[in-house]
Amino acid sequence: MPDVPVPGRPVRVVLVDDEPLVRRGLALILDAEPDLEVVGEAGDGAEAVALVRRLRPDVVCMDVRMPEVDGIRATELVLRQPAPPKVLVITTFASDDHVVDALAAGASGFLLKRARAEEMVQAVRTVATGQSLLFPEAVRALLRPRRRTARHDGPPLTPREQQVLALVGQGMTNAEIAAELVLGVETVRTHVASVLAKLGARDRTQAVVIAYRTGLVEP
Amino acid sequence: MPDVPVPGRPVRVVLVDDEPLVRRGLALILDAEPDLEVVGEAGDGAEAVALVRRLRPDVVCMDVRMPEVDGIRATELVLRQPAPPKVLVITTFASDDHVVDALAAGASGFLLKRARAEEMVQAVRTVATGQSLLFPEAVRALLRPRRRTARHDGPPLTPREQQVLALVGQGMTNAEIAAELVLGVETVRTHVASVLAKLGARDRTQAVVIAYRTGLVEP
DNA sequence: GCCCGGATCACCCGCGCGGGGGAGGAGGCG
DNA sequence: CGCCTCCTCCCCCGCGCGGGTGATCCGGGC
Repeated sequence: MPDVPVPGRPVRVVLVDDEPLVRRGLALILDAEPDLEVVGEAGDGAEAVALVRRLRPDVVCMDVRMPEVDGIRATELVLRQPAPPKVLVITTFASDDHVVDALAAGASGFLLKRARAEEMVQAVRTVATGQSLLFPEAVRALLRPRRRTARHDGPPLTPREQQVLALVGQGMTNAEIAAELVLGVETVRTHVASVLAKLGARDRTQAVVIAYRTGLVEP
Repeated sequence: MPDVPVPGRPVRVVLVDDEPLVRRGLALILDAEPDLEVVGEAGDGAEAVALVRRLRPDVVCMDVRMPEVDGIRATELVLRQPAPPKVLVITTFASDDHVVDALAAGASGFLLKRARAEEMVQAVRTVATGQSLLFPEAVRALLRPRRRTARHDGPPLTPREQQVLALVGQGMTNAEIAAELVLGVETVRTHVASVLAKLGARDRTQAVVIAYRTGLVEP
């Protein structure tokens, strides 16, 4: 499996994009390289799966945004086949939050549409060798812990209440919190009661559970 | 910044490895490419930082296992400089759990020592363009949810105690737990007391905190 | 056989906690 | 100026909780 222009056996590529013009453009770029060979094109996820099954390419360049079956789902289906190809996902925005889904589906890498032609050529070669190719934003997204998007939707907590909840989330008693924040115990009790009411918690233990689950406090 | 052999301006590389022979070998591999140029070598993390500061290379190939300052720490220091180079970490085993640490430190990619020469050349070109290069195992490691390796080290919990702790972690009262497990409240109290003692918790709230932090219960 | 750990249930005591209600001061807004 | 939110502090009451101690039963190990 050569990764430099030594056409002992060219890397066979299938392009998947719902825009015929984009497909042809990409095909021209890749076919200009002697070690790359575009063997097929598909304009839809389902079409792509059938094509891959028949042609058995080494790499599939897959657009995420497609009608009917999208790129993520198509990636899953393609990789479910025996001896599956590598999938290089092509996306428009780096901030696209589909990166995690695509990687979980088994994609080998990402390529931004604003990439230059040589970058795309090299990306295909890279994933063909079994390496994974990401852009730095994707790596950062992966490093960032899974944020619960299910934030608390009820009444918002005041700064003081958040502060108290954070300490409750450390397992502190009201007296300890009072000492920590230099407050009267009664004040802390008021804040805690307020937090419980806003979170819909029965006691501080439930408040801690909710706080951890919704990401209101850091572990 | 060409990523194909067009030496308009070669990619300047610094090699960091505590083994002089390995350094020279890698240098020969990279210098054979017209678009790559090894401008310096370091055998130690501290040395590497100084060298990078002086030479301002485009890419640093960094071994993880080094005496004194290891590759991870060295990566942090190197990237703290203004206009830092890309860092390609070289490691022996894919199962190495330093991948997350290295990426968090800002490394652009990984290369296995068992990679072939052409793969290394291409890896350097890839990270030079700003892309991130990983091996699939690393991606899987990133996708895997952060498991607290810091498990509880004290006395182990009995199955029943784990069960009770799980329900305590749902915010249930002793009476509710008793109803759920079809037990007497007193029995639940005994189990809870046992859990508190084993976890070193003062009350059920602290137990919940510890349970969440150590991964004893799932959110 | 005996002993040990797990699971089950029981009683008493002290206290932190949560609910309810009240109250005053600081600061923002129309 | 009133009106509001937020922060602060106070009292009373009931109860769930945790500590301490003890009991019974069962299964397993030496």
